[in-house]
Amino acid sequence: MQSIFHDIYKHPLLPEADLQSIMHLHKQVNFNKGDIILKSGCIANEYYLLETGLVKAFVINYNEDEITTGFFTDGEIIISPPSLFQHTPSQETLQAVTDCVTWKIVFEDFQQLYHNLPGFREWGRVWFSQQLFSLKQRSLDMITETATNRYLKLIKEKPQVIQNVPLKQIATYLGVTDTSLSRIRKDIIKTAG
Amino acid sequence: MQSIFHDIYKHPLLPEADLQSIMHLHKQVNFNKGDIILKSGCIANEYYLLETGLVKAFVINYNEDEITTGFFTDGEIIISPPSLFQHTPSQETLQAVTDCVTWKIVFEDFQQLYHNLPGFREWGRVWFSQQLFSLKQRSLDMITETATNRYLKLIKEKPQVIQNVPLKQIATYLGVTDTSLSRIRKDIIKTAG
DNA sequence: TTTAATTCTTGCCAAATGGCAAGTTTGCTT
DNA sequence: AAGCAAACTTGCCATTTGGCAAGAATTAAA
Repeated sequence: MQSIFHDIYKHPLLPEADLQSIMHLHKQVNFNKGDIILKSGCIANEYYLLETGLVKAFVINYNEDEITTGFFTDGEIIISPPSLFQHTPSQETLQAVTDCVTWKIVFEDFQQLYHNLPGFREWGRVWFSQQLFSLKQRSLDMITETATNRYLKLIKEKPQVIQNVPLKQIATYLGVTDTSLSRIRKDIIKTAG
Repeated sequence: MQSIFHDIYKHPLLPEADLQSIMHLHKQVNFNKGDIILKSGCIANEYYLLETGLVKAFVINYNEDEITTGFFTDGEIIISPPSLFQHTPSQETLQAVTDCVTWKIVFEDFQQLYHNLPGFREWGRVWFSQQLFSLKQRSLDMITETATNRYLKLIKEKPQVIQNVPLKQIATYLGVTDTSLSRIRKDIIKTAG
């Protein structure tokens, strides 16, 4: 059986028996398009494995504008690590872009696993490292890649985003205006086919 | 006694006794200005607490240009988490900008602490969360803040950098050319003083 | 101290992006 | 199906940033 749990909690030191314990602490939770999963200012007490659907993260700047800060696609964990692990108000809001099927685990249960299963905390550390790598890569891309390349990369890595998220919100994620992104899109079509 | 260890390994669940164990697994290592601490392509097997000094991280792009990806200042941990925790070749090179006094701990010893001291792994998780927060903030700044503001922020947060790092390397970190940063600097002087 | 190399500044012009507003398309609601 | 609102495109022009190259300033070396 290949499940979302096997996909996400994948680590050489996590035996199948442990995986069963882990699975049993997750409860299915479904979200509808537009639902707020974590509100800015609130303190997270859980995270969610995203089985199907698309979720966005955003912040509101001083000018009341919404700035998209990330996307979660299926097979990823919907979470605000600083809020959950430092018990601080979340900076970001997490919102379902489409209907979502997720599996929720609360902090207390996570904590049990973390301290009781060595393989689980090994997995956790790898997960954190991967997150850091991705974020570092994103910062680097903001510096070294053109807006066009960043858009192409997003298409490649998360095509669901282009299908489901308004251009304006994609634009803030890429760091350009919606006007520019519209032109970028046009140029790509002209160039590539 | 207020030491670098107390500063860095600060967590409510880390008693003084544990801190002593932790301290004993660190060995002092000094670097000279220009020394390579971790070379791109190599796999890290340790990290370093930076007591005094300044370290930079950089990558080389397709065009042989050096792109600065980060700075480590005193009280921070010099590390490439993906390389150390996933045993993969480092993307970044870490290099001493000034002479440095550091305290080194190797992976094997870290591993002992991580699995034997619950407070230590609690600390580790918080550390990771903070790193993620900082990096997320940096990505956001790249989008929402002007180059001028990013420069002012760097002055405020890590003034040592401005004193010790060539303008060109600061420029790649901020995502502008050295020409532009030079002009930004001029405007700041004109405006503020 | 003199030379040489690096670092930094500046002028000129090109290229990229932004801001605004009008117009078009799309999709939803009644 | 008609009307409406949201999403997207496009033209015009201003602003920002980049690229190049020359020159000034600083630093290090001989």
